[in-house]
Amino acid sequence: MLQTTKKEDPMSKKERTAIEPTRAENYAEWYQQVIRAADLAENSEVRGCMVIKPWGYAIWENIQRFLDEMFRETGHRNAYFPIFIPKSYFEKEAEHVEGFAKECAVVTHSKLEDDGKGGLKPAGELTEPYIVRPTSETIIGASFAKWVNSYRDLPLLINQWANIVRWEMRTRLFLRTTEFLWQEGHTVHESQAEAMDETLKMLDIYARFAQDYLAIPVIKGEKTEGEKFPGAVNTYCIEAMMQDKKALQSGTSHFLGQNFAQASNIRFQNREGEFQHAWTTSWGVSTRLIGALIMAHSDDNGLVLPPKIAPSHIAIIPIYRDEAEHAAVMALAKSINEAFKHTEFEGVRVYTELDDRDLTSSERNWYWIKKGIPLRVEIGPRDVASNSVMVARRDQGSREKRSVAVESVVEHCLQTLSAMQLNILEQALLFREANTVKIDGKDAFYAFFTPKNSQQPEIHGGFALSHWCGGSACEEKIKEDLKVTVRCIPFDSEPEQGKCVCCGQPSERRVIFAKSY
RNA sequence: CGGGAUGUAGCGCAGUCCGGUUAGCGCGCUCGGUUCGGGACCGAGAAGUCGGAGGUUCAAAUCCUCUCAUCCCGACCA
Repeated sequence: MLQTTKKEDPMSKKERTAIEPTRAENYAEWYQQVIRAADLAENSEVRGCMVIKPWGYAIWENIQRFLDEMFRETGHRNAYFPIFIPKSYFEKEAEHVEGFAKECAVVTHSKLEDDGKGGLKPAGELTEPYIVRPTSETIIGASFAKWVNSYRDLPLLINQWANIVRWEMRTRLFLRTTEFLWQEGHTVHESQAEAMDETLKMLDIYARFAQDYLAIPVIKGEKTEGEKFPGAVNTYCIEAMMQDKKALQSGTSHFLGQNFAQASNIRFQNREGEFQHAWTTSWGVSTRLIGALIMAHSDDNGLVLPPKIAPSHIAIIPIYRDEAEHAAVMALAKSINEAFKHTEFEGVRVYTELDDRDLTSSERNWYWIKKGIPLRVEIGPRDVASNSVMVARRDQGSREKRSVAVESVVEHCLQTLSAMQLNILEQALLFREANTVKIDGKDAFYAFFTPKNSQQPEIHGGFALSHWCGGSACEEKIKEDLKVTVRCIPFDSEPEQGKCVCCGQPSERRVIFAKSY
């Protein structure tokens, strides 16, 4: 009889990972598995829509809380507008219609009737169909037109937290779903300059939020004509690099000029007593940020969360064999758990999870590793004896643990949380820098973005800083050949003479090319 | 909407080509016990309209027709 041994060929031996496949093996599948393992969300019965589960929703609530505070500080106030937009409102801005028409859910009836076959059929057809908002410029514009009469009413700074619907063909949890949650700011200004200032100020806030809270370094820049928001004059964005070296647009801010003011008739009497159209802006971030968070930091053992955005910070895991040990260990675990009450780091309140479930200690450990909790505090009989505990950080190897004396455990953990926040940002920044290269010449450019194995493309490419003539023909050509687009024209790019990487025509500056989500 | 594939227990799958016991397996779940400092083990158990409707047949997860849904690849996107 054949004896099969557990011993593997030492060459192929590798540490077991909590997530399979690994990032290197199949990044797209890894992403799905991280979400499942961390229990963030799941696909619902409704096509293209997700159910956001408590651990995932708590992340969104933290995003909301911190951003909302920043909006308030800059003078914005929250309001709420209808989810339904009359079709006629929507039609007012031509480019806007063109951009969104293909992905709108339309409400045409107001009730259901017995269809005579044991089912129901829509009845009470509406005289005018409603569109479920894909964005709210037009419906908010209708209100703004009434609210704004004088330069004294300006600036008008409004934000709305809402759900929106965009009927997408292909969906991925958090990155692109039919319904998603977001925040949309809408502001009205007296002058072009003031509206532009506002547009850029909010982009700054997004960039700061991404770096300081999500620990995701972002590049601020302007979208090309082809990539901008339908109806906007200029669209600005923050772009982040994911671990598969693709770009993820993580937030946008639009200078709308007077386009929507004209469409919605937002007029005011200026200081000279003349009527003029106002200048408007809009800006938003969405639950997509959670997708960014996952793909920027997580590893082959599951989610990694920057402490400031984590729903909970410390898992306390008692380890014991019998009742006597259980009692002793739990006494210490509870007192430590208690000691964290009302503590904070970086202005963020600390939450703990005392996990006393009837599972093996390693099972409980891995549970929290996969959920991305920043710190794990293990407390066993040996710790009770030595009046210390073992502390493990999620941003380090799963076996790396450190013994910490009980009296200093709170201080140690709080300091470590702060340190982790910076370390995670630093790691993401190093990754992006290592994968951002200046590329000149068409051959080098094409080589950079072409996988070595076309059957099963490996993780390749990155951000290419290359010259572009500014022509949409070149942009299209590159998109067609390589699925690579101009992610943005970065603000910090220095003017520099060069040749377009596609057509060789003179170019004034480098832009960021990348594959994107 | 075009091209490809798949629907069998909570999840992942085998069985379908070539119809024939009571539809299996792994994980998970429940109960009991031994365990517990890196994903434990033993024993027992529960759980399935085989996506749906119709047909062929003595007999259908298996063959035929229709239908619904999902996934992947394209066109679109925060």
